Amino acid sequence: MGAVRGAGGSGVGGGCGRTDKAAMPVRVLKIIEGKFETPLPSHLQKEGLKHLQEGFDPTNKYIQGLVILSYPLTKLGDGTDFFKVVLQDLDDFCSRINSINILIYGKMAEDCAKVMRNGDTLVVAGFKLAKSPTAREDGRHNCQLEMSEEAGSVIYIYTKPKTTSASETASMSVAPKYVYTPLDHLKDGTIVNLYGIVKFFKPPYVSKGTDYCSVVTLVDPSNAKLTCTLFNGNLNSLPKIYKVGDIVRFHRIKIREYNGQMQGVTSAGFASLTFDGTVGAPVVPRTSSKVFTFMDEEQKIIEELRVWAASNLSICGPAAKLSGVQPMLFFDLTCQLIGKAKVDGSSFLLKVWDGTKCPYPTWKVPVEARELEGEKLLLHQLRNLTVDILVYDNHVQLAKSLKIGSFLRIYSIHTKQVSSDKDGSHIEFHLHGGTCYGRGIGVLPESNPDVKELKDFLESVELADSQSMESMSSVELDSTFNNITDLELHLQRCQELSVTVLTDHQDLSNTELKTILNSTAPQQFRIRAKLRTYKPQKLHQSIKLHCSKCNSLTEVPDGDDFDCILQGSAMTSPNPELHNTSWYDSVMWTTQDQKQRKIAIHFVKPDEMLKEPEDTLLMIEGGTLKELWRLTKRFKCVIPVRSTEDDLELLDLSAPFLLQGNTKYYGCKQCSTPKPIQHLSSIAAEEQPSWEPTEIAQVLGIELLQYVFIMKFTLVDGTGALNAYLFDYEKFFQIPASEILTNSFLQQKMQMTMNTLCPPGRKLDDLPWLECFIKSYHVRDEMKHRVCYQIFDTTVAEDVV
DNA sequence: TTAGGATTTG
Repeated sequence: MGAVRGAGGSGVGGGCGRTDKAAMPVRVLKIIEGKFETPLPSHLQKEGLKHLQEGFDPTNKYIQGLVILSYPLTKLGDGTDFFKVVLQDLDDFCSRINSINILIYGKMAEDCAKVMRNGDTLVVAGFKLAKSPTAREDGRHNCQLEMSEEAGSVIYIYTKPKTTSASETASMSVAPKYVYTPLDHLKDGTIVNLYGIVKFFKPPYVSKGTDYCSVVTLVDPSNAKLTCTLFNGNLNSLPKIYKVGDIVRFHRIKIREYNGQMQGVTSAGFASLTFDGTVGAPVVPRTSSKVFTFMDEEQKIIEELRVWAASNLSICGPAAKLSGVQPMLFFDLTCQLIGKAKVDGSSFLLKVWDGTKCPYPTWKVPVEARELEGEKLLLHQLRNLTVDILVYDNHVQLAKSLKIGSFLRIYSIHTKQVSSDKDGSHIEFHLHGGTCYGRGIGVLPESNPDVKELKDFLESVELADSQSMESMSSVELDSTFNNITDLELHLQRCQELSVTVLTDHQDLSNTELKTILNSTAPQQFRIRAKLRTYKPQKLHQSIKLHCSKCNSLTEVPDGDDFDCILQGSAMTSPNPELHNTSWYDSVMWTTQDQKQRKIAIHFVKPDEMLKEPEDTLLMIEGGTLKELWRLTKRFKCVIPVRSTEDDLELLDLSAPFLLQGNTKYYGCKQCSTPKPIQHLSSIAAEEQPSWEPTEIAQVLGIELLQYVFIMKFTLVDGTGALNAYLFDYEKFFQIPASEILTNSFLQQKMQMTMNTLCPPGRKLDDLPWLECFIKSYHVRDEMKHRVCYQIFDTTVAEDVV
């Protein structure tokens, strides 16, 4: 990567009071009473022509001079606009060589040709220096300056007011681009703009002086490293970094040498943007600045840095959960604060949860009841899912200020196993004093994707779950731990072999991800890559309903919706005229409670000889969710219906039209045209009806929705990173998507599989390889056109699950 | 000014 990515500075744009939105690299300014209308950015330093020679580093340097000659705008052989001007260095008038050729390409050439006049003063930055092939003939400098918008060059044109019309000034007077310095080009004593990927950080903490302090170590594709020490009295003005791998853009950071290394420190006017570093995540800057430049080019830089980071840096995978804690280690926890209490002068208690259960007995810190803040009922209900974290010394002040209910990331919590006579042994959670290894507490905003995911999960955790966890037997607990050991064995095996195998195309050779990213779609490729991360992390969220007719995907409705529909239909009493027909027998009764609810059950007759109940299909009117579930345990199929004047009919298609075993079958609202229930009689008339859901759906005019796993895999292979979708009914995981929501064994199996494919907390080097077959395809909507990738003909290796 | 990465020992 070159020394200059963009050019310009902020001082000029700010001085004009214009927004940054329409930034252009060519800018016309006035000279008023012999002075520049607005000052140049302070980090730019003037350089005389005599210092220009091959190997000169143009970072943060500008050349100033007078336009003494300009050539007509022409086009090069490839159609690129080209404009050449000659600049004279007025400060160096006596020198023999005091003029230099400037070659301007592309749109910048066109823009300059329009407004530039002989006699204008130019300031140019972000140029490339090259040997001038015409130096001998024209007697000018033996170097030339090459400039283009693509190279990030910037040109300020200072005109005398009379030479440029007001309209031209208005159209060209916009903020210039910024110069971003790669981390291997930093020089002592400069103030620069830069991009970097967070390799390490200390969340803002209270310093011993007057300010908050945050320490951030950055890396970039130049492979250089920069540690920045940032101070600000306002917590909000420090970068909003939430995890290693986030990407930052710093403006006006001062570079100094400290202990033989470059160091970044806050300077006046320091500003930062922070971005999620995940490939494919939305590019949304986090900042406290009200006004900042951010355009397509910046977006592109972020996307490039993400891809570079994904395949070149070892950043840990999914964060730890309480269910995955091990004794004697340090980890970061994303959690919600539900209680806090003063313990003594140097320590403070935080009670937090993340919806999962710590597999070990945990320490409860004794505190005086009157010191405990938080909702008492909630603290009681969640007592088995909450852990006590004792924070010490410098963290106490920040901990005290935290709001109950807020979402936190607590960095570098220490788990300590302590034996005691009372309960054998338990785990203690400590946030020790100091800020080593980034130890500290960060408050996450509700908009943070990890918080959104956590909130969804916490909402799905029913309080009853914590009760059943309480009764988990020691045998079950033991098996959990055995699984961890088994997992380790699996992981060793997976270092060499692939954890996935192809079910076809074995003869094809692998293609690097970089090649795939640069290829046109549609195509198919065999790849060998690592699963860096995946979404959703909560695996139950990966299950959707798919209509193969209209290709729509919908969420699986939850039990509450079904309950509502059932309650609604129970308002209509069964119509006795529809009872006992040629193909079903009916029974009806009234509940004894106050509601006096009427329930009717219609048993479909396969033939005169009544079969076993487990082969029977029944239709029910007026039943509750609980009653339906009870019936599914005994009978093969249950169809909830309601009476109309002349037939039974299916309920709203938001409800399942059929229940079989533990599975609810849904119909597509768009593609189904429900037929009268009467049509079921054709199946009933068969000698031995199998009551297959597909067959039932067909005769009832229902387009059956299929359960499917939809996941997004971020794959890396050292050459690039790409997101590939997994769309799987059963083949990849060898688990039917239709059964996973109701089968805890299968859920556990799937979680184990994902833990093997993408072991939590592992570095990139330690992730196993996956062999996959992927295809690229086009996705177009009104605004954008993208290429997407999908995994197919791939399955998890047999010995992995 | 502060901290300047590189785990506490409660």
